[in-house]
Amino acid sequence: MTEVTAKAAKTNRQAGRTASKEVRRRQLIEATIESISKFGISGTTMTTVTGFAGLSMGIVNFHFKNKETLYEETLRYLANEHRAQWRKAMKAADPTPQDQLVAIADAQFHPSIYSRKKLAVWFAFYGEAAYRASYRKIMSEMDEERWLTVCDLCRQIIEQGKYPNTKPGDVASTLEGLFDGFCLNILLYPDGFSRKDARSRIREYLATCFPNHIQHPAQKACQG
Amino acid sequence: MTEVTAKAAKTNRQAGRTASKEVRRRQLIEATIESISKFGISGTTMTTVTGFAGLSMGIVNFHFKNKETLYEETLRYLANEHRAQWRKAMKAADPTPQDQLVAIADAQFHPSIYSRKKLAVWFAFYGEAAYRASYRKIMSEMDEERWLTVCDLCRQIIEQGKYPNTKPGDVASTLEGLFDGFCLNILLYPDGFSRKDARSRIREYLATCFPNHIQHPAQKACQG
Amino acid sequence: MTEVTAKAAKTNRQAGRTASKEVRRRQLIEATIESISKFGISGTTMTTVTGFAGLSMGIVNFHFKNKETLYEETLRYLANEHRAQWRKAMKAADPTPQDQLVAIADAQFHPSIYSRKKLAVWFAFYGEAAYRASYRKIMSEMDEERWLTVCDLCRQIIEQGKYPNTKPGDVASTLEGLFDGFCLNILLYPDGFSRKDARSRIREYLATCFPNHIQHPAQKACQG
Amino acid sequence: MTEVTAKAAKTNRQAGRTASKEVRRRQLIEATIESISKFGISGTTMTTVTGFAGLSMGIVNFHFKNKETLYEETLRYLANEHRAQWRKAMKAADPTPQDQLVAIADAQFHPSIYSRKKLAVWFAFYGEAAYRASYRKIMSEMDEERWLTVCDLCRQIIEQGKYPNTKPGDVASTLEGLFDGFCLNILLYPDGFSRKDARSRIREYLATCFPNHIQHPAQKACQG
DNA sequence: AATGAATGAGACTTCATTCAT
DNA sequence: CATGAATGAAGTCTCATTCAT
Repeated sequence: MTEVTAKAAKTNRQAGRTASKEVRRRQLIEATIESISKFGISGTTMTTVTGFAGLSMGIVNFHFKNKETLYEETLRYLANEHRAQWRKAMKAADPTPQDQLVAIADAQFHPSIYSRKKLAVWFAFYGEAAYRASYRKIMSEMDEERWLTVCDLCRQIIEQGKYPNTKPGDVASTLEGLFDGFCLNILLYPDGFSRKDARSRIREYLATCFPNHIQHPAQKACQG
Repeated sequence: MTEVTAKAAKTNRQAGRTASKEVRRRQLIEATIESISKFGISGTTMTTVTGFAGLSMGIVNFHFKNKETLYEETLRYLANEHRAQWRKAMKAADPTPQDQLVAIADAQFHPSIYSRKKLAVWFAFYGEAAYRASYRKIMSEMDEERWLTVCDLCRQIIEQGKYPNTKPGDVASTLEGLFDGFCLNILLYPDGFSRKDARSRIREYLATCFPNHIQHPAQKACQG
Repeated sequence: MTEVTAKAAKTNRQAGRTASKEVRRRQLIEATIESISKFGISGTTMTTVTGFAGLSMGIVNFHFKNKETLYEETLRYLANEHRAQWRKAMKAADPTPQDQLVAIADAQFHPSIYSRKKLAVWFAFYGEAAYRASYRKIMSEMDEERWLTVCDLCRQIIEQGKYPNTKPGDVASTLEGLFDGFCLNILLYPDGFSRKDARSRIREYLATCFPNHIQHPAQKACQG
Repeated sequence: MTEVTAKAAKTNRQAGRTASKEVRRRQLIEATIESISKFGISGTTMTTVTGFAGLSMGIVNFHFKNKETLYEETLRYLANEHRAQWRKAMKAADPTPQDQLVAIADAQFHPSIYSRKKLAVWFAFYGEAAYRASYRKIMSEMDEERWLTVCDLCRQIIEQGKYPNTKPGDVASTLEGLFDGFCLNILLYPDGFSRKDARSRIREYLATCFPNHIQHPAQKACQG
């Protein structure tokens, strides 16, 4: 830690004493992410967090009520960042439901929000979520919005095409499962399962569900 | 905890001083599962564990080198139990690859191994796995065996039927993702996503992949 | 201990929160000496040490890596103090080798460094030294320097006088033995063997070795 | 310890269940010496002791009131062994006071009682003696008897020869100091100071005190 | 605002002693 | 007599939080 702290200090100290309240909070939240990804929740202390932030121990209790609050804010920060990412991707895509659906799916594995570092933090929080309602609440808000959006896009596709046996909610649920499940596999087996694999498997799944709208990635490659 | 301890004591004390070494170890491992599911890893202490076991504090270090070892043995216990479950289900099923595949998939959500209690423990361990190689090793041994088995069954189905564009490894990876992802959803949203939902979604997925071999659950219901 | 703590607290608390790091370390080292002399090494705990220092339990691990390090620093503190004492005595004495030799010998039993309290601590450390290399290293550095100094003084005396059969190293070794052995006797039999006895016996030994340079204490007394 | 235990077990287990009470006590005392010499007093536990003895944990409390008593008996055992050794050496020597004095002095460093192993144990006990009266009592009984014997022999030599300025008690005290001090040096600096050195230095001292009775070791070597 | 020494509760672990077998 | 699992007090060490500066 000492070396890490020293390095971080040099980088962050420039913020100096004049940093605004909001900047400090963000600085501490990012240091928390850094620390949890390196040492896990059980190895993260006020010292490791402030070490990464290049600040002194006592400062956390000035900007956050306590450690628990810092964690909740960190989770909220990650959730907001995640939501912003797929919303942005959706807006940037063609306005057809199939393109927007693929855009959302791809966004789940965008490096800027799902680096291995952040994945570790997400699963650290999932590990605590079972018995911490405040975490579940933050997660569910994010998940629900995405589920509803995906549901709506599926509904549009189903209405357009001829998929009488396909229910929007079922596809959306399977997609949710794949998003989370693939993240875990990326985290656990970085050499065996990659972000690219995840995207391909999901595109395949969507192509099988909606063959008239979404191309199978292999065939697409052949044509391209 | 005191109340918990008192209750557990009454139940477990009968084991008395005569329990064999193996029985004690198992008793402590099951108490660890109990404790992690209730308080999480960060809230689990030697006191909560021995409290659930109805034994005295010092006993853990007599049967396990230290807390870390107790955790590893607990994870191994869960992994073995899980493996035994799907192997048993596979053997009990018809010897066709499609039936065995469905049996394995269903077994992933069998209540005896994936109660909400145990799910919480699994994700507690996933949360620490990112920076603890010993956990990853135990998990990967289990996962790899399942993946290879699923791969082989998919290969058999593909050879029999006419699925020229389907690769066994891709289906197996998607299934792995669904197994884990649905577990997380069951854990986080017990009221929104059930074990039954998970099984249905997976059966649907398999029916879409191998329409000549595996029936869509909805159609099946219509027929039945 | 509680009474001890209470008393010490009143005395030491004045240091308050403002004491410098170096002052705190010294305060803790002196409390360690106090505690070892009273309760021995096996009876000394973080609680007894901080009790004597009038500080709270957690502070030791803030200023020292761990208990073992605190002990090493304590031994080093004693060794430095001891070395400073005989060096000072040597400088204060007449610059003849015989006077310097006697000054060093007398300094070994100077009350400020070899109080019964400190003797107890020294022998506590000797007791552990057999299987703790770090202690032996600290002790040997101190002993070797003294041995070399004594050797050199003996050599000068031997060259001046006519002691053809006397080797400097032999006298120095015997003196080392007497220094340590008399200390043990003072420690074990405070009523039977005193600091004054030790000095007399050593002066006698030196007088027998170097009769032309150093007077026998009894004769000296007669003349005086 | 496990290896040690295993080895010791093979050797000692032959004593079996039929060993007499006295044999068991001795077996445990010797295991205590073994353990203290290897791990020090602070590293010696009931487990290490019974491990070296090849017996089970619970047995110590059957043969000794508690650990403290075991230690006292161990010290007494060493003291008796030591006393027996120099008494035997004295009886075996020529009946002249000078030969008996030399015999006693040599016996102090006899390998059978002052192996490095036992020295470590002696100093472990010295380290605790300062605040444990029961240890001091056992030690003082042994020391006093030796001091009185040495005193008496010195008195005889002084009466025979012409050493008007030499007092028996002074020589005896110096010898006591040398015995203990050299032991410490052998313990701390096994490569720098040997048993042979100790004997030579003491013989030199005696030769300087009683030149008409005891020969200087160097001169003796020349003649021989 | 910020610092970081200090606090003290509580975690893990050790180990002398007990006791059912 | 002997065993060794079990107990639980006590030890070392950690760390969230406080507070004088």
